[in-house]
Amino acid sequence: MASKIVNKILDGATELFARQGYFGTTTREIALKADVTEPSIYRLFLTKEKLFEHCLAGVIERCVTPAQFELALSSPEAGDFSEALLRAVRAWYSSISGQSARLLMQAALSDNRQWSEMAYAPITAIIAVLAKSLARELDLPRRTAAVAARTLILALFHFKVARPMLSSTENERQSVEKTIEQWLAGLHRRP
Amino acid sequence: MASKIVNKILDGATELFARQGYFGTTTREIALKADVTEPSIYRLFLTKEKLFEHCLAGVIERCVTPAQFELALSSPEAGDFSEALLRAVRAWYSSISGQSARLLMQAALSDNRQWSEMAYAPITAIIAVLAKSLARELDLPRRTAAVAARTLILALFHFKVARPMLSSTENERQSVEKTIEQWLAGLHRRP
Amino acid sequence: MASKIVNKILDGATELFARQGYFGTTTREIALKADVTEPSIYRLFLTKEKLFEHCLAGVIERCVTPAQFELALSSPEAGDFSEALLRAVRAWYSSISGQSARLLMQAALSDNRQWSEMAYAPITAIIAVLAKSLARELDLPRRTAAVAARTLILALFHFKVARPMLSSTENERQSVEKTIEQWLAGLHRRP
Amino acid sequence: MASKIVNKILDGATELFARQGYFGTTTREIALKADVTEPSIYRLFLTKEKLFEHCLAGVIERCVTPAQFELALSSPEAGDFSEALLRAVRAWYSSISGQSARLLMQAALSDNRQWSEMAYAPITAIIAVLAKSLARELDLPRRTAAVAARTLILALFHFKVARPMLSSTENERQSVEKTIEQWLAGLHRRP
DNA sequence: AATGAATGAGGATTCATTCAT
DNA sequence: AATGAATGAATCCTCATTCAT
Repeated sequence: MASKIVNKILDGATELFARQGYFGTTTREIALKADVTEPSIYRLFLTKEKLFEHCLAGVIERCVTPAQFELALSSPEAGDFSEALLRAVRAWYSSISGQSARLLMQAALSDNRQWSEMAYAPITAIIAVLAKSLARELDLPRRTAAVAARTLILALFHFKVARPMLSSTENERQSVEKTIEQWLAGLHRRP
Repeated sequence: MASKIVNKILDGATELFARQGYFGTTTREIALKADVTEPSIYRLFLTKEKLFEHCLAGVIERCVTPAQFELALSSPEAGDFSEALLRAVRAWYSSISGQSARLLMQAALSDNRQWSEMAYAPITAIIAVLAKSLARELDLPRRTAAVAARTLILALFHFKVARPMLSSTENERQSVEKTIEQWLAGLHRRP
Repeated sequence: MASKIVNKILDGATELFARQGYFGTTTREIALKADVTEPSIYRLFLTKEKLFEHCLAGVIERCVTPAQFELALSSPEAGDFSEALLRAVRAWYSSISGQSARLLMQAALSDNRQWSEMAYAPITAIIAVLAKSLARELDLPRRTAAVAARTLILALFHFKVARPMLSSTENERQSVEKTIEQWLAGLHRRP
Repeated sequence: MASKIVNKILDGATELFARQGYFGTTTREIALKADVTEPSIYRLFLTKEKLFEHCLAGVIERCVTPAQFELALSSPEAGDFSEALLRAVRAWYSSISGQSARLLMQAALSDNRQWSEMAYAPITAIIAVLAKSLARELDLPRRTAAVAARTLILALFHFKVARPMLSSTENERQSVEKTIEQWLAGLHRRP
């Protein structure tokens, strides 16, 4: 019941924060968009800062977690590592909406160290898990695997953030598939 | 000259906008940091928005341009394309300071379409030039080249933006070199 | 009974109003301190203003009344007027707690004429009774008695209010005794 | 020039703070009364709290200082100590306007320890100086002098604060004169 | 009788911007 | 060219009070 209004606020705030950033969004706007009064926001979230943190946490929660990612990579049924990898990366990528990516990026860019760390944590964790798997399964040197993992994840993440600017006509799904496959091919053909 | 004070303002504003974003920075802060008065800012830049745009333009101006990038790629002296490519990408990457990257990203993330486009323009242009070269020199299909170019440039750009969060101990230069080389190797070994 | 909660509220509110004043105290604070909800306060007291008035009335009620004071002064058993006087003033003084004095003073200082009058009424009444007795028993001119009475009562009352500031080490009881005795001695030696 | 507006604000704020207390007075009211805008207040005083402190300091500054009081008490020309004493106390008393006394009292009653101390400091200092002089000139025991000094000063101060309530018809000057004289007479007739 | 949720009005404070000199 | 003073409009947030249950 009460969570009805909590969610209205979180949804509205997340959208506005993602689009306009923390300082570019006023509590008044949030109240209007969520169709509640400002004091209600403060009763439930105490502070604009804390509201932002709730939005951020919500976005992070919705992403595929490093644990899930690892599980998908090491799924026993997947005889072929490439297959598992493709599936895992696809799943991770599609767990992040454009709005989520923007909010993560707003937090990452903010002057607030804590927010920046919160926003990057899931990404660095995914990179780390991917690197470990690559090293193990493809027998790559640690460093090589780390660089490869980072290249893919950063490219994909930034593509998510920037898509509306980078490719208005392109089909996102295909682009991403191609990116992953091509990156994978490069790896496999390493000596 | 008057340009002395103009530059003081631009430098201070760029630093603050890059760190705190447009809305997170006040004209008062800028005046203090640049050691000028607020009306001076308004006399010279008319508006906070216009000041931001000047900062953004300044940052973009300092990047390696698509034209320069293209020239470096097709430099006749470079018998080996890989060599030219490495040099070109390296030059582009190092023409962007961490601060510049942050400001570009702030603009890219802003709700202001114009700023977003201004910020992404040089990146998309570099991607396009790189894609064209790849297609031509390595005889790759258009689409393949485009994806490959985008992967590299986005990964590197985001690495620049996020480096302080992603790798506090790592050596930036080496990381970037490895990223480029590895990506290049993958391409070369394509059938 | 309901009076349990009424008293909790009155006690908490009195303490807070005495310490922080009417405007410096919020109904939320009062509810927290009394461990009740705000609507309970409103159900029982209707208004923050009325609650303050109840606190004020409670404090006044606890003071020695002018009637009691008069009775003590004219007690037949006291052959010696000085004795009766000392006892009466002592009793009056010690019937006022530090908190009560502060609340009276807050009300007296408030912009609300009614509160101011309520707060000063018991003090002016005590002064009047004392003056009358002095005039009668010591055969002093009316005016002289009035001035003397006022001097003592105001000095003692303000000492009560200000004691934490004026004398952190001193013993309150002794100070007060000395004040009364000395004042009394001055009066007796009048021509 | 600039001090014109500073004074307008200080005057208006002092009046309002004296009448309504710190929390009972809004910055908006002050701005209206002083006929300035709220931001002007903040430019000149930074904070409502600091503005109050300025008002308080101004009021204290206008009082006869302990040093001046001491000087008046020990004036060589005054062969008669009683004369000097009368003059000194009169001067001190009349240096405090009703408004000043109210503001001092508001500060003294506030929950803010610093303000309370600021407000009481000049009064305790006057008491101390008076006590010392009494002890010296009338050869009274230290303690006796202290109590006597405190009685007079507190009674007079509170009379100043409370006058509008205590004696609407009475003539203030005469009342005060009588209070001082009577108190002095009591002292002189001590053994 | 009691409470969690809600709210209109207003609190102090700051902002981008402009004026007067 | 340069600046101190000024301001309307907003900012985040809180308050006394009421409603629905």
